Amino acid sequence: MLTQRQKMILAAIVEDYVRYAEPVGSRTLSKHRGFQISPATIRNEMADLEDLGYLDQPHTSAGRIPSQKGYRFYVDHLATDSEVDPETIVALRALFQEQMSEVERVIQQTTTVISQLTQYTTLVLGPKIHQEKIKHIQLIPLSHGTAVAILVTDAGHVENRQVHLSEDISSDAVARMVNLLNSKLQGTPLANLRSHLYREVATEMANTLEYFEDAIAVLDELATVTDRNPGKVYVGGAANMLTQPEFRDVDKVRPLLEWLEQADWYTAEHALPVAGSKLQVRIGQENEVEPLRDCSVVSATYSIGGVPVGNIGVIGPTRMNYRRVMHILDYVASALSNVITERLSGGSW
Amino acid sequence: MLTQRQKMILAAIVEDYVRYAEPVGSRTLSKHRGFQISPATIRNEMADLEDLGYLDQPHTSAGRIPSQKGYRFYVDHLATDSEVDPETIVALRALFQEQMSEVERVIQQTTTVISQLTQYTTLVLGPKIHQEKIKHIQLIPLSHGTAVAILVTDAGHVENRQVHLSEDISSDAVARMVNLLNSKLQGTPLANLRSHLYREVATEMANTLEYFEDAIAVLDELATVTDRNPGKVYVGGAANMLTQPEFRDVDKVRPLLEWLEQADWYTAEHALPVAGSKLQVRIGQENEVEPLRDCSVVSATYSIGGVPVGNIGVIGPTRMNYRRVMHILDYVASALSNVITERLSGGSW
DNA sequence: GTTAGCACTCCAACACTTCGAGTGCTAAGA
DNA sequence: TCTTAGCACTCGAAGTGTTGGAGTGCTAAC
Repeated sequence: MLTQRQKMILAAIVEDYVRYAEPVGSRTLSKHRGFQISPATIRNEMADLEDLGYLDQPHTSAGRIPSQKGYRFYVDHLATDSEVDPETIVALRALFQEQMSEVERVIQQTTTVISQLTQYTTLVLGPKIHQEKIKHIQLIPLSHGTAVAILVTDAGHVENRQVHLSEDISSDAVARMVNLLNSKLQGTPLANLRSHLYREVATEMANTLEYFEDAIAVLDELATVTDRNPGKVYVGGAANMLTQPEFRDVDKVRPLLEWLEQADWYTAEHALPVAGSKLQVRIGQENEVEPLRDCSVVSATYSIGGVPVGNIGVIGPTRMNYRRVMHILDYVASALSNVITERLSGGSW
Repeated sequence: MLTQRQKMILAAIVEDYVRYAEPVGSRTLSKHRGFQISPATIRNEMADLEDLGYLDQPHTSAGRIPSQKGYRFYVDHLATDSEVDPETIVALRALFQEQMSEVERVIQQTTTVISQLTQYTTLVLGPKIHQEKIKHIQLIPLSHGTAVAILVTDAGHVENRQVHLSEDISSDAVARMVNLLNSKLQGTPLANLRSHLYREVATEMANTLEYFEDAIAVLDELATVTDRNPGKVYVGGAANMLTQPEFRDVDKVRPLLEWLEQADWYTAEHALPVAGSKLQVRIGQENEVEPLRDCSVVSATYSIGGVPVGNIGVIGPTRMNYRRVMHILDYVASALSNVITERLSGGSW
């Protein structure tokens, strides 16, 4: 166990290093803060902290920087609550007080604002569409043989997909098909669409519905959409990475930016630690995703009516301002949860 | 006017520089190619070309690099057709032979493939929705007072927006409203939605339709969507910029990547030269958009049934392989035009 | 008009030095 | 036993000098 003084020194080193991105020396430390201990004492403590694995030394005659273990300890025990500057609070308040109807736009805005406030990169997993229920299915014929199939969920989410229909299908037949699909499928969670499709609907409809294959094709297309994209992925402030001194080397950032550019829902989900409702932090090598192993990721879960539906992650260098990011993310996650819960329950406008 | 030999030398310098990114010297040039002239002669010619403004010399004892004027001359007069390597052709063929129903996905794929083939950044303006016509309007009530308004165009494009309705509106009233809107507005080009809205529809409906304000609100919301986003913007291979030697310096790329990240339809349109149906090239300072002034942009227009609807632009360093990019873009623009024209006319499947 | 030869230029790379921030260790003091 | 002043030592960053090579421009001969 670390002594009180060791903790204080470790915290000071982390915070100094986060701020100036340069190894922290004993003299700087004793002056910079109002520490009542001499540099020599600090040196002794630093040597001990290094032996314990909390600090690294880039080279003999340099100051110390926090090791991964050091950051971890800091995050777990030392990054106690502190005030975030008032401007930040104001910006966040403003964001969530705007009346934006679409959940999608709220999330988009949130992504942007977090990036601006933190100067890091934000990665947000949109609400998982799986859990939403079918509200309405619609089929709009375009020209011979093609039509747009539209799916609306109870959360107001709209998906659409082009499908092919038999050339000779009449608009009456289309209408009957749509009515039948709606009556059978309304209220079905999207996750179950495919199973319902074959279990109930298909068997029942096979005999009664003309153009049965068309109906199946339509549903199959719609199910495919949600399989492939359980939700949207939002990326904000990717270019912010370029402002970080540790990423001044193009070869260091490139893998990261390439990864961000390619990221789909599944890769993004893999990158953001999900377990639990608390804030999660992955530091450096703790990340499983290769291009993130020089970064840290702080992530939070947001929910609708208490049910977790998506994640917000902030990606920055390991030398990240954990305290600030954690605080902001904590605030945003709960504010976002409230706002979209309210929107979707059709609350007071 | 340049002599034949000067043109040959200029072309050789551009091509060498494009390939190796290093100033080209007289000796290299005379050996590298099968030139039958001595380095000394080449030196003389190079000095002349420099006087004429076609070449620059980074410093006295360095080779020459093309100036902006040099590239311009090359693009206008020397980059005559050449074969692109067979692999590229194969990749492009494959791309356009895949049967992707949605235009959106075809374009998305195109963007990605161009970036991969060129190793530059691709910026595509999706089809301008303005010109499309209203095919269907739908209103799906969600919960008290909210509903999703859905708009389908003849091109199969779907837009949706959440709207507020009077709390006490009945589903019958909604159905009547939707019917009326459809009968009045079907076939209207989106560009005219707003004018139609007030000129014809509003005056006529004011008396006959209950919940008239709701109807107007719905249309207004839908019109807003298309005002703000005349089409989608696709960006591909932004991270490719980081592989270019001229952008190894983080401070050089950052403005560019930031611009790409923020780019909406209007800024993107401003960046891509549109005039004419031919390939357009903007070199370095010819670009009006500030962050692109160290880049070159090659852009082409694609069309539906002969009507230009969008643009494809490739963004790279001024030291760009113009010949290759132009060739690829030429091919892609016409292939894309064909494919989406065919899709939308509901042709043979 | 072309080309060989030559003196000249200038960058890139390397070695060398200096400077300063920082350390670890020792011995004295509380 | 813990703290601290003092000191020798280390090492990188930054500056300076040197060298080598690629490239030029010019001149004179072909």
